Amino acid sequence: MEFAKHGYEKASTNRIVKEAGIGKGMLFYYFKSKKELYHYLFDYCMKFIISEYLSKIDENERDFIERYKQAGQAKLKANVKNPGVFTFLGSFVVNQNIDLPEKIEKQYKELRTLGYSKIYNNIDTSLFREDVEGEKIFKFIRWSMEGYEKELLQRLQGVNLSTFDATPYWDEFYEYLDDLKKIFYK
Amino acid sequence: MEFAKHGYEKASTNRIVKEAGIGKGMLFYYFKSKKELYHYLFDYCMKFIISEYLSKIDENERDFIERYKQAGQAKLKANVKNPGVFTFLGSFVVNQNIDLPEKIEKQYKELRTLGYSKIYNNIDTSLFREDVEGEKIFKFIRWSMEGYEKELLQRLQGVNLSTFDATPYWDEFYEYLDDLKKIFYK
Amino acid sequence: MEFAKHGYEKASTNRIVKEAGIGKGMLFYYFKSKKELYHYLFDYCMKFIISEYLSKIDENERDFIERYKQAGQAKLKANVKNPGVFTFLGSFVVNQNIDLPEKIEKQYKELRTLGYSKIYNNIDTSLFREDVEGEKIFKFIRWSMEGYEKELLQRLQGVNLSTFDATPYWDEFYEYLDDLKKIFYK
Amino acid sequence: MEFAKHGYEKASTNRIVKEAGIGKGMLFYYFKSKKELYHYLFDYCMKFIISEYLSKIDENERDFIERYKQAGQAKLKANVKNPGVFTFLGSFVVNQNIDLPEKIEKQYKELRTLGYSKIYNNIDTSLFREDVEGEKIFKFIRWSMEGYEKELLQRLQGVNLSTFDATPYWDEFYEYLDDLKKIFYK
DNA sequence: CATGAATGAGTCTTCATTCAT
DNA sequence: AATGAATGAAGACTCATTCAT
Repeated sequence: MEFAKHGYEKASTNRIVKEAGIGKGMLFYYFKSKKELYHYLFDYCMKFIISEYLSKIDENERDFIERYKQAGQAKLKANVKNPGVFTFLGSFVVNQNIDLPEKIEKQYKELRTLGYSKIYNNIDTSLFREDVEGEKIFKFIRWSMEGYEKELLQRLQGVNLSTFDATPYWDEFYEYLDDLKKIFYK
Repeated sequence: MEFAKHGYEKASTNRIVKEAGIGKGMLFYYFKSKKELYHYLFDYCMKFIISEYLSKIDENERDFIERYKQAGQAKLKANVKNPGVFTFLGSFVVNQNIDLPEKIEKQYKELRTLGYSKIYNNIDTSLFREDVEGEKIFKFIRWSMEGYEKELLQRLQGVNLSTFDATPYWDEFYEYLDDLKKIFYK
Repeated sequence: MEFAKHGYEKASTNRIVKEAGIGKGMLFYYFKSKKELYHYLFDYCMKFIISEYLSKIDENERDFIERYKQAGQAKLKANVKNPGVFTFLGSFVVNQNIDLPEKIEKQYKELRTLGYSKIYNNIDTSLFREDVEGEKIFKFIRWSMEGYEKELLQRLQGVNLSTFDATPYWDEFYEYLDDLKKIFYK
Repeated sequence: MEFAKHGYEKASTNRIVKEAGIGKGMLFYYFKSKKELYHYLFDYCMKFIISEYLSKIDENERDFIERYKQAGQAKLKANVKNPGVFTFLGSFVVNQNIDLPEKIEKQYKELRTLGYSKIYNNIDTSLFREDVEGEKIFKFIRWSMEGYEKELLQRLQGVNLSTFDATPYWDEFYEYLDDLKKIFYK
């Protein structure tokens, strides 16, 4: 998608319109401005992430790492279903200069809160080792998994995901999870 | 600085020039093009990072976390001395579409290599716990520290660094390091 | 027209646009660059000259001066129909630094060749006096006519051609032609 | 010289200054503006042409073609002594948009008048054939010689004039003059 | 006299946005 | 609803001219 690829500023309405196969006027008939289109997409992506990713995470799973495993699987499925959504929302962190309207800004914060709660709520911290503060163990695990995720994305850059056997990557992922258990659990 | 804030494309020479308090022509008198200015800054930042950050890291310290502690301290000092340098180079990861000339591209790769070796070379892995692969322990520690660093930056956003008592933050940092030792060392 | 008046470099898109009564963007909507506009005009003028001038010259007329007479009449009509075309193409000789694309460069050479052949092909040189080389007589006649043409243009500078009785000028032209016959023919 | 090569508009003071080996300020110390430099050069060239070219033409020579022969020789010598002068003044015809100050404009007209008189004054028209108006014969001869000159210049383009044997070209020139005599004289 | 860093109006070009059709 | 021609503000860049040194 144009915004994710080029960022907000460099995304050209011309290219957007051509890619979408519609006339230029149509874009502004529906959206009134480039910014509004951006807002619309932002909104759409947030809704998609909630329905296709966050709501799939089972809060009854009280084991933190198992929960993260679920989350990873759900994320991947969502990404396959609509690639670009995560990239788009991720690119927002960079294009911070864009001023979202109050409403969407609020939704975004709610999304982040929801994401956090989906990951952290109702976790059985009694599984964690006791010589380190639980709060910190949360963070270490999260940072480790985020680090792994980022590294993986870099390794996969340029790979055609449609003709691609993900199994070995999942195996690796599970290995990392096991190690994390070994390290941070009792 | 303009580039770090807005990325390459949106950085406007008009704004740069106004912020720098110079006439419009001057920029092009010295740099001939916006791209050349970018390259110059890139080069400058790399040199700054080598001399003010990487070269301060003592490779004789064989304890990985102690080394990282050193690195953290050096990084902070460099950042106070010239804030924006790390932000600028960091922003490059995002603006990847900019084509650096061969020479600078090469220097950048060397910088990354140097950074890695400064952190990983001559580490005494015998200190690590043995039930997890050493390579992974490296990664977990690194991801954790990077995660902490990023979180800290977000917390400090908008704080005036010149009139600012960093001591409590250092204490917190050291606490994290102690925990990491507890977790990943024998 | 702007290019003919000011040459390529000084022709300002601002002026072009204002004179044409269109918005600034429109120029680049159609032509993408100033150079492309120049090429387009160049191409257009060449085609115009071929269809409105050169193709009107009857190569079956074997009398050199009669042929030139025809050419002069055709040229004038073309000039009235679209003044500026000859001026524009003429100005190119001066603005030689402009790099035409291969294709147009080739067409231009073909135009010159065609022009020459339209004037010189199938001429009955047996009409020429014999004490001077035929090749030179060609040249003398051509230079004379070109000189006359140029002088005439200078005399007519600033005259409104639409409300203008050309008859006396034609008479003068024919007189010159008669003299040339007297001089260069047997 | 810069102006002759690039025309007035494209002649860059930077290039002028570099070529002249002086600092940029010096140009404006002496001339106050680019235009004034142009005017100075214009004036200088006119004076040069008068002293090195026109004043060499002997008005006592009453044979028109012989006079032109003299003129040609003088022109060449002047051109060798200071190449570029004729080119510069010639280029003015093209850059007509430059507004010369009254004074220089007047001088230029005087120069043209002087040139004409040097060529046409005190000519023995009784040498001309009588079946064509003398005035026209003047013109035909002039146009022919101008045409020849221009053609020659084109043929010599890019030739290094310092290591160059002009003799054959003079021979050719004289041949043309002989033919002109044959044609236009009794 | 001499320099060249500094200026800012002007140049070509792009692009979000509007509007007649 | 739908199109794409038209607009003009803004962007990168140039260059004659000025001025502190």
